[in-house]
Amino acid sequence: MTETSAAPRTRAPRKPFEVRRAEIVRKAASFFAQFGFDATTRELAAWLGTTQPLMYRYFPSKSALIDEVYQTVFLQSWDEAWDAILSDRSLGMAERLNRFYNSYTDVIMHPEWMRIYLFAGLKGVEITGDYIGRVEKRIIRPIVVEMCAERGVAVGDDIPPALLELAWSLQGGIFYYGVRKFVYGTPVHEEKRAMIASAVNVYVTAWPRA
Amino acid sequence: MTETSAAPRTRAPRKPFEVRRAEIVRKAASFFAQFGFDATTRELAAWLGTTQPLMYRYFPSKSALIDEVYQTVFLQSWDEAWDAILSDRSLGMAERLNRFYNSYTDVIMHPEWMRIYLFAGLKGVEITGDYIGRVEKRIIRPIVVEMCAERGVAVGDDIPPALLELAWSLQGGIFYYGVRKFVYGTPVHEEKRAMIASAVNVYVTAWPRA
DNA sequence: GTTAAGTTTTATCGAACGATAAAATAAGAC
DNA sequence: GTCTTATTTTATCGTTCGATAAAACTTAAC
Repeated sequence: MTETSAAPRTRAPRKPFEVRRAEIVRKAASFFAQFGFDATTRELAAWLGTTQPLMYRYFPSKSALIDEVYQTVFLQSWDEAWDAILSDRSLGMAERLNRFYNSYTDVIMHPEWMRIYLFAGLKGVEITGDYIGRVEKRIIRPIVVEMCAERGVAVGDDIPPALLELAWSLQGGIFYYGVRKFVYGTPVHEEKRAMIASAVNVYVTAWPRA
Repeated sequence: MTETSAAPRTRAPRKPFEVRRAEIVRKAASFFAQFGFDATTRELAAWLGTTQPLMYRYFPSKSALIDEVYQTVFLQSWDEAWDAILSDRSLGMAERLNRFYNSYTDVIMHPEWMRIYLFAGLKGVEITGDYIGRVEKRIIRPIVVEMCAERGVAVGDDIPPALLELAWSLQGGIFYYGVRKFVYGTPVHEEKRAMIASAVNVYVTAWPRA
């Protein structure tokens, strides 16, 4: 990513404000995912095919742009259908978990999403804590509640912590597959779908009877 | 971490070469774990209680120091006893897995280790791939081999990929507990020991019969 | 107490960074 | 075709970064 080679700048095509702005956010997400949030605005401009000061007409600062990237990555990529899948009692839990995790990982298991998630977490960005909170509320807790319902286990308002952690460990086992593949770039031994089926099967098979 | 406030520098106590050098590496590990590897050498010096150019008498460059940090974190914190725990056939696999993961997580589940592991992974540092390779060779594969042995499943040189991924998902489930706690700073619902017992129990209970 | 050797600090360099101002250019209105 | 307005580029500022050189200091040997 050197700026040398006497860049044969061709003027960037003129675009309406909102179009250019959206384009910057979208491409910046992919750029920061690759190079981290400490990559320079000049490198970003080269990536966009524009010049560095152009960015400052659309965002007051680099960190304002980064915040916008977080918003699109974490908030706009949440599928509202997931709640319905998890609580669809016409299907067994194994089937529901398979459907959900296949859909969920289709969204998050890309280098862009995973790397930004970890970059943001390490930077202590507030939104990541919010994201985990939402995962617990809308994925982990529903999974536990529905498992209890299917197995006829009465559960009040306070879900047993051990069952929450067990659901988290299913989530974590699946998530770490993506970390190995997309963050560390190490080979994995199964396709995503098969890995999910296996992990879900173990979870529902061994789920504690009492 | 501002350098202002007219630092009332008291001269750093004089120390032998190797002592100072080791101290820099040790404290730098904790410093970079907190602030990331893009934190400045001036901030590091303040953290050490010394001055910035001092570092360059012990390491030729910032990245040379960082490499040394990687070495200590990833290579020197590997307990050779782990192999023995996993393959001690006088104990059942549940017991072995509990003992191993309690010992293993005692080493890695600290903010310092976990954050450096993720920082390095995102930076594409070579050593992290090596580390995952070693985990697979000396933890994941032995777990699968020993599980097969205990259940009387014949297994040749080529271990079924599905069983490797299943062991990885146990590892990942446990690892992600640490990520939530030490990277994202979100509350967890069980103590480490109980979480491990639970995850191991699910793994050995549901482990495929064929 | 002088000297010699090694450690720490002060001062500073050139490069690269985020950000700003002003000039150049493109596109639609009439 | 000219004018107006918004977009893009060139040029540049002040700061901060990694790194270096030289001065100041500390410690131990004799």
